[in-house]
Formats: sequence, structure tokens, C-alpha cells
Amino acid sequence: MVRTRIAPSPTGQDLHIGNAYTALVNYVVAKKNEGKFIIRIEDTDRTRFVEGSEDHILESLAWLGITHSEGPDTGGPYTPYRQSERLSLYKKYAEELVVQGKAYYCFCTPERLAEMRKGQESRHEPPMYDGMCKAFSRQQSAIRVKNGEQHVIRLSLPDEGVTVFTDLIRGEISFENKLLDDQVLLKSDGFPTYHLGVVVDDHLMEISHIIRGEEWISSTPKHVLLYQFLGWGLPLYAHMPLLRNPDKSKLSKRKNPVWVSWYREQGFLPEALLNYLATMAWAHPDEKEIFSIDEMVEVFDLSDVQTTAPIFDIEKLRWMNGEYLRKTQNSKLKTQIYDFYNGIYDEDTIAKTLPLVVERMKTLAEYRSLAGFFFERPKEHEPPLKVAPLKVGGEALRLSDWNHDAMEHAIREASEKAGMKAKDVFMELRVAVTGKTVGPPLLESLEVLGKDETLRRITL
RNA sequence: GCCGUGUUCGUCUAGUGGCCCAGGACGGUUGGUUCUCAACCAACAAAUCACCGGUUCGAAUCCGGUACACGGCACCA
Repeated sequence: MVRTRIAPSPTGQDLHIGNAYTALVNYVVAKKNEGKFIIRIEDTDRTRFVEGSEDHILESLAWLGITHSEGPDTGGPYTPYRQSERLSLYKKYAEELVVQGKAYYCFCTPERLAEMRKGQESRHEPPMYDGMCKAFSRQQSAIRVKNGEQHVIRLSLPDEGVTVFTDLIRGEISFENKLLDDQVLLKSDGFPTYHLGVVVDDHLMEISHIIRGEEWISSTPKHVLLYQFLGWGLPLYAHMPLLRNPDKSKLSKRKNPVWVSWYREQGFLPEALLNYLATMAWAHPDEKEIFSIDEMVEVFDLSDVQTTAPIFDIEKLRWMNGEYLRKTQNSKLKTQIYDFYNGIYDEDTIAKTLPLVVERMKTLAEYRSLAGFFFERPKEHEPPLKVAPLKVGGEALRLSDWNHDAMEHAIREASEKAGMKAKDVFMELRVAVTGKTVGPPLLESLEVLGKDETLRRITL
């Protein structure tokens, strides 16, 4: 049984686009193999915990249409799906490792550790735990623990040998054990670190494929060792290349919009976002650019996933979104726009104006800037309208002529021309206020009649 | 500094020894269509396949080295 998962931390305001990207691949792998896709919340860092984050993450995932069969909200056979509710499990395994001699209690203070690292840095040594507490006898440590002394549990790693694992995307990867640090497994507050948490939960939840970001490659050997120490079978690993900023650094909120909700608010369609993310990870065998997730599921193979970290290009996303907008039936798009603006524009108005602007919309949010002047009054102290030359019936109107009188005149003239369609007249007006959100309250003064879009009557 | 991963047009990529003096897409430019914009159509520009060396009749594709980029090196995930 194929079981995949994403394990987001509730430390940001919403689902990170990078998480959406790995979620997509996890979801596709599960679907392709008729398996299950699971969500587990890794809320083990109390200092970075953000209230409401989990809800937003779940909401965004739902918006994207990436549905899970087990998770903190839906429950499932391995409940709970929130690490903070599974503390006793981690403690149990950490102590088991201590008993086996695969881990040890460490009483070093943060101050000592900081001091130690400073020394190492100045000596150009790799920053690693120096193993001081490893030397203590089991009884000695046990007494100190019993006396209530603050402690953590550290992984005790061999300093010989090589740990090798196979990555489904990159092939074999190996690390020398002596270069691996004695990682903290259980923090002094009783919470596990990521390393203990993932291994325990992925095993207990029977995760078959661990598909995560490339940033985890260096810690994978520790996880592999942990599986061995615990006597558990290894899952399959696949490390995805990281999404990058235009300056090639790892995608960050400082340099790029990273929250999925931002893309939603900008009026990107979930299908388009997903399609774009898919092309970041993987190329369709037929070199198709536009494809649905179902199409992707049919031909997807993990080993075809890109190894190079792509730069997230919002321009291409916008193009793709425009393609999706134009693919959507007008009646459906009308409803989407209505919902997008929370019903502040009536559906009828949207239906009338949408055909006039849909071809130049790249996002739902652009509907307002493109068509808003049909029905929105200019604001009180709005700066004068900057308009492009308006040509009606072949005659150009000067910018300064752009006022109600000129407009009325222009429209009259235009409509007098036999066969002149409303669409064309509107188009000219729209062009005149290209890209501007302000304009005359046109819709109030004009009424478009007739199904053939012919401008039949103008009332002012 | 150490370890790891990577390197084909500005960007996303196709390419797994001859079909590639490298194909597609975004973006750009020019033209067509349209009274204008967008959309659509067409064309053009854009990659010495990071570099050096090797294997081979033949390399973007295989091997070695170098450089560069990114990631990791926390009681963060």
C-alpha cells in the first residue's frame, strides 16, 4: 500500500508554496498507486507556533483540491495526526534507544553549546557536539535525570562506516558517519525534534514514500540510522529540488510571495497554480504545458522528477492562469468572479461585461481594474484620469476631452454607425482607460440591450 | 570551513552515443488580423549544451578533474 504524506509545521500564516509543491507530488504519487495521502502536523516547536496556521494550511490545501484521506481534521486509523498530541510515543522510543546505548542523556546548557561552537568556528572545525555527555556512565546519567536535572536525549552515532540510501530521484547518496552530528532527539521540554518525530511517525503511520524537499538530504542519513537502531524497515526516499527566488536562493517570503492564500487573493485559479507547480517539478512526456492533475497522474513517474532547482517565474504563472481563464466557460467564470469579489458586484453586470474583458484578464483580480469603470464611480478626490487617445468612428478624441459630455457624444456617434456593436464601443472606452480602476459610472448611464450585443439605446 | 546536491536560450524545459551546427513554452522583437488594446496567427532574435581533459569513427549525452551555484551543518522544521 502506497502511503504518502506532507508534514507541515504551523509556523507561518498559511501554506507555503513550497509545501504546496511537495504536497502535489505526494498527492499524485498516492493517487497514481491508488494509495493514501496523509497530512500530519509537526507542531513540535512551541516558540514558533502560530495560532490559526494549521487551519489556514488545511484550508489552502482544500482550495487547491489536494485532498487527504487522513489528517488532523479528518482523523484516521493512526490518530492523532498532530505531533504535540503524541509526545509519550517519542519519549518511549527515545528512552528505548538510551537503553540500547543508541542514544544518551545530555546535560549541556545552551550556553556551553554556544561556547563550544564558537571555539570550533574559530578553529575552522565543523560545528558538532563534542560528545562530553556521551562519556558519562548510564547510572551516573540516570541519577542526574532522577534528580530532575534539565536534559535532552541525543542520538549516539558511530564514528566509523558509511550510511547509504537510495533516492528515487537522484540515485544513491552516501555519507560518512563520522561527519554526522549526535543530533538531539528529545528536547528538554519533552518535545521531539524533527528527526525523532518524522522517523517515529512515518514508521507508525506506515508511510511508504517520503517525498520532501532537497533541504532534508543532509539529515536523511541520521534518519536512516534511526530506522536501523529501532529495527524498522526503511521507507522509500525522494528529495525534490527546491523552488528558488529569481536570485537563485531558496524561495523565501522576503523575496517572493510564498503564501498560497496570496495567490488565491490575487485571483489565481487553483488548477492553474497546480499546473504551474507541476511543471516546476516535472515535464510532461508530450511536452505539454497545460494539463490537469488527472492527466499528470496517468503518466507521472517519480524518477522523471527534475533534479535542478527551478526559479519560480510568476510571469509564466500569470500566462498560464490566463489560459485557464479563457478555457473556463463564461457562465462558470461569472460565478467565480462573483464569489471572488464576495458578491459585491451583481451577477448580471458581471455577465454583461465579462465577455468584453476576459481576453485580457490574467487573474480574477484584474477583472475589476479592467471592467470596473463600467460600474464604479470615481472616488471623490481621485486624480484626473489618464487616458489613452480614444478613437470613435475613426475620429480621435483628445485626452482633455474625456469628460461626460465628450463621452456621451462619442457613444452617440458610435452607436449611430450602423451595425456597430456594443462590444466595440465598450472596447474603445475600455482602451481609453486602460488599466485604470476609475472611470465614469458607465453602467449607470448606459444600458445594454439585446442578446446580439448591439447597442440599441443609450440613456444618460 | 566541512558535507551534500546540481549546472542545456533571460526563465521553465526536451534531449539517455549518430535523427541536434540542439526542439518546445514563457518573456522579448517584428509582422498579420482588428478603427485601438487584448486574444489569435506568423516570423525573428536568444544556448560555443559551465569549463578543461579523456573514451569513441562519432558526445549535450559515457569517464575524470576544475569552477560556480544552491542546500545542510540548532534543544527550527
